[in-house]
Amino acid sequence: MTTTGDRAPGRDQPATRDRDRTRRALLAATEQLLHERGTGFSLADVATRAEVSKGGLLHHFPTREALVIAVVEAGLARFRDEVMRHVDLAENRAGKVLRGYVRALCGSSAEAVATFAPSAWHGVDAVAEVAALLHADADRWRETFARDGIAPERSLVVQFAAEGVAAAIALGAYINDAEVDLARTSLLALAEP
Amino acid sequence: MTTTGDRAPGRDQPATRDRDRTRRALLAATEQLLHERGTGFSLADVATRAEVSKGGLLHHFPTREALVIAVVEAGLARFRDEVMRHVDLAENRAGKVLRGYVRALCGSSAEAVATFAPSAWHGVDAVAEVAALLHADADRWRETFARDGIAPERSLVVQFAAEGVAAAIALGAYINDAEVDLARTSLLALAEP
DNA sequence: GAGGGCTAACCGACCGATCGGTTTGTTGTG
DNA sequence: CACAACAAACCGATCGGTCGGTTAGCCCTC
Repeated sequence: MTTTGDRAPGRDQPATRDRDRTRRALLAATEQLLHERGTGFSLADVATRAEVSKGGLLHHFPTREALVIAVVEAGLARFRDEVMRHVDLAENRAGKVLRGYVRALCGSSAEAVATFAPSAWHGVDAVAEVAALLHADADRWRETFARDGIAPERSLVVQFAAEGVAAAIALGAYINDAEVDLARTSLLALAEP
Repeated sequence: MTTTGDRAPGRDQPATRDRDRTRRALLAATEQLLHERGTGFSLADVATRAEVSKGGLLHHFPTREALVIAVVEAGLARFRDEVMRHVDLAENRAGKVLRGYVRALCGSSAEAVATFAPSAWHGVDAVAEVAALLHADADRWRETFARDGIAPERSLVVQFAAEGVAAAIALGAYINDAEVDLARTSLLALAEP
């Protein structure tokens, strides 16, 4: 292997050095391992899964902590987009965003939820800086819900419950499809003004 | 050091070898470290905090995994007792246990919640056997709530929301006292038949 | 009741593995 | 050529776990 002469540009071979592509591969690999093993993953495993050497990984993310932070930031942003995709702008009443939040977390398949729900990450908050990120993100959501006309006692309960459902889905086997549907329905009702 | 002649039996020195006492000290130390650092704690730290040598720790818990399992088992049992302490048997209607569950998680101080809520443990479910324990415990709670006359869609939402609130309390700063009160009140209302 | 023998609690040195991170070298690209 | 994108060897620290040995507590016997 590592023959330098394999100039077969077809298939999924990077063919050329691509900074963004490599970074994305590293982030994706980290996220997978985060789901599988929690914060206990190793840099060597991430590098292997991303088909990069450990040196290459450290070239892009100089520190384990930097890598985790980048993954969490990307995950939170992606989740925010996902929620907004589930907001129905045709609903001309309060609670649109909160209902989108519920739909994003209590709707799709297990893989989709695991992909989008940062709540499913085990123990990432052990890192101080990551905890601050999560805290700031939680504040942003509260403001968003409030601006959408939902009282805090409502949004608090609905948000926490939806996250719990998503975590249960992502962990697998804790909850079945029928139960998810029931929870989704009642949470959507709770998210009405 | 290690002078065999220090026969000063005063103070909190164990004075004699005591299996149960040592085991409890080890479990308590593990639980503290689990809260502070998640699953990343080391056996050496546990031993130090429990004032036992690492050899002594491994004598009682032959494996790191065995130690974690014991802590989780004890925590779940203790939490179950705590919930039952919050059940008001004078309530002659359905939902007594679920309301006790809410009171146990959304009532007391941060320390108390952190002490009793297994949901506050970061990443313990990364160990396969621990995940099974948590799963079995979740099933027990569902049965209990059902036998208490609460439909699954109700208990699911309330249980998840209460756990989310408790986790937020335990993590600190995510939620303030007024919000906890609001959540507690609305969850208690949701836990009525 | 004094002492001998056995068990279990406990200690502390140590081992191989693995970790995060550094350094040095190589290769492709503009 | 210069520089970014890697690779690979390597380093010190630390981890979970093992092992040989020590000692406290208890039972049995005389």
